[in-house]
Amino acid sequence: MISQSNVASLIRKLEHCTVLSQEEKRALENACSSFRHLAPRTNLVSEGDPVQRVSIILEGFACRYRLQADGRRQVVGLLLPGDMCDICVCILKHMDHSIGTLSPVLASQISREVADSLLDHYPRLARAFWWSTLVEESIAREWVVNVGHRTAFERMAHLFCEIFERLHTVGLTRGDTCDLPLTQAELSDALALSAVHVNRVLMEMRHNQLITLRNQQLTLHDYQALRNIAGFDARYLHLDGTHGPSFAVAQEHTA
Amino acid sequence: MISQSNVASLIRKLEHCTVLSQEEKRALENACSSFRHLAPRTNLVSEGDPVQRVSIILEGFACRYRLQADGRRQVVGLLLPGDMCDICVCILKHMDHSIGTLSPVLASQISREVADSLLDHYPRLARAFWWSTLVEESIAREWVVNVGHRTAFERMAHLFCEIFERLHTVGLTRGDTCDLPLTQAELSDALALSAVHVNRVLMEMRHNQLITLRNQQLTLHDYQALRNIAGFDARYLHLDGTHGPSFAVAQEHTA
DNA sequence: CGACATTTTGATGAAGATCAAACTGGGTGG
DNA sequence: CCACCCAGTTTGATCTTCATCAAAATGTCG
Repeated sequence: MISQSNVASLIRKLEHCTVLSQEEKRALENACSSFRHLAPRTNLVSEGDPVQRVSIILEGFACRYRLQADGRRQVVGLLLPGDMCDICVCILKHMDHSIGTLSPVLASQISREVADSLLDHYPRLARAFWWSTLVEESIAREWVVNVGHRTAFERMAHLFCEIFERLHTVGLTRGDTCDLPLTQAELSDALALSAVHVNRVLMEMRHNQLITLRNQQLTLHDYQALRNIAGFDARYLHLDGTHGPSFAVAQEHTA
Repeated sequence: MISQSNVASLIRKLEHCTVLSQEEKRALENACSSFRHLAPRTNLVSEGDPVQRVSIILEGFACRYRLQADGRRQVVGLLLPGDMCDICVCILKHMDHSIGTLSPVLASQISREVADSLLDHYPRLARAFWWSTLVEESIAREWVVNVGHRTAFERMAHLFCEIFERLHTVGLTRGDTCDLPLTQAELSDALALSAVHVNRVLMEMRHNQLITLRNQQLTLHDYQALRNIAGFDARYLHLDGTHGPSFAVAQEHTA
């Protein structure tokens, strides 16, 4: 049996779309009762696979990525606790990208049948799931902007803001710090930069007292400054409904 | 009254997901009976707007874009005939990007109520609509790869392949040529390049006898070569079901 | 024709890639 | 417990791609 806390991030995230009843939450917990542990750097799904089930990240970091002909890879999105992997299952015939873990990951596995019945019985859940795919789409677009129009420094600042904000949403930040279990090479795949350059930018950020990144812990010493540099506008994350995290954090800092 | 041909691209596109009955097609045509003409470079929707209706592009080119603080804009997706603008309507509270026309556009307008009833009465249509949003998401991810990991030349080749392929899908290519009503400046917004550099790459492509682009007509003289250069793999467009256009075009060329 | 947008060309500069090598630290096996 | 190894990080030097600035050429439309 899985403890309630593991599904907590998922519920917490979905409630940014709509409030869920006790019954809906229980249904979610039941659906997530089957799960598996994955080592870092293993594939959850591979490009081209016909997909059979929905996975939900309960703990750890994963990413969506596409491999290039030359062997380089582009990470096209991060998956954090509470994020769903392949809702497309029901509709698309094959995966257009791979999903791999970055850190150790705990992921629930929902079979297609269970997923279908969940959506049929709880329209509000269906709506919340759809909402989460739309948010992901919005994030993908923001990544186009990020990679296309921002300097390395801005780009990295933006990624850090996004990660922090998203983790804050599901209650996984402590003060101004959060997990960041990525190597610099992995960061470079996500930012479309060389690993060497990622290193240099990191050094500069540290030198400017903007962040510390050590033992896979990222702390943002001046979130406001970072957001200004990045041109980070959290609206693309569509967290309108409830307590805006960036606001809350901004407050913490002024306090 | 609008002629059937205007909705043809939409139907043709959706049928890449699932076959539609006569009744479903008629319902679509009815829903699209209200429409408007838009001049080039006018906004269909603006970032931040609360959206009230779904629009469908029947003729012409439009794009999704985000404006940067410095005034530059990043086009984050193209909208071609048959594409829908704001299905997110029902779920998200505001638009996270703007939609603007590039050429003169004919767009249908479907009110929220009509859209809702359409989705309620015709589950297969609902499924096809969802499919089309997932394809858009896949395209957005491909754009991240494009802007992140490809050289200017490859990037432009890739965009041309995508446009040609998508237009082919809805029957809007003639042999190896199609419309491309974008200025070089607009291309540069989509490719995250400077307008000057777009010009130089275009010149080079012409010099290599790969394309002609004149009077807003693009013709691909060697589609296969272009695809190789771009590393273009049409699978991300999810056109599996039916007649694969790239295949058909490849055939034309060998003939 | 004349105003204006767009395309084309040239010259220079900057951001970041690439190559190479040294350094760090944790883990393993002898 | 030490020597070693390996993955990851850091630093330096050089080279490429593309941005930027500026100006000329071309085209379009009233």
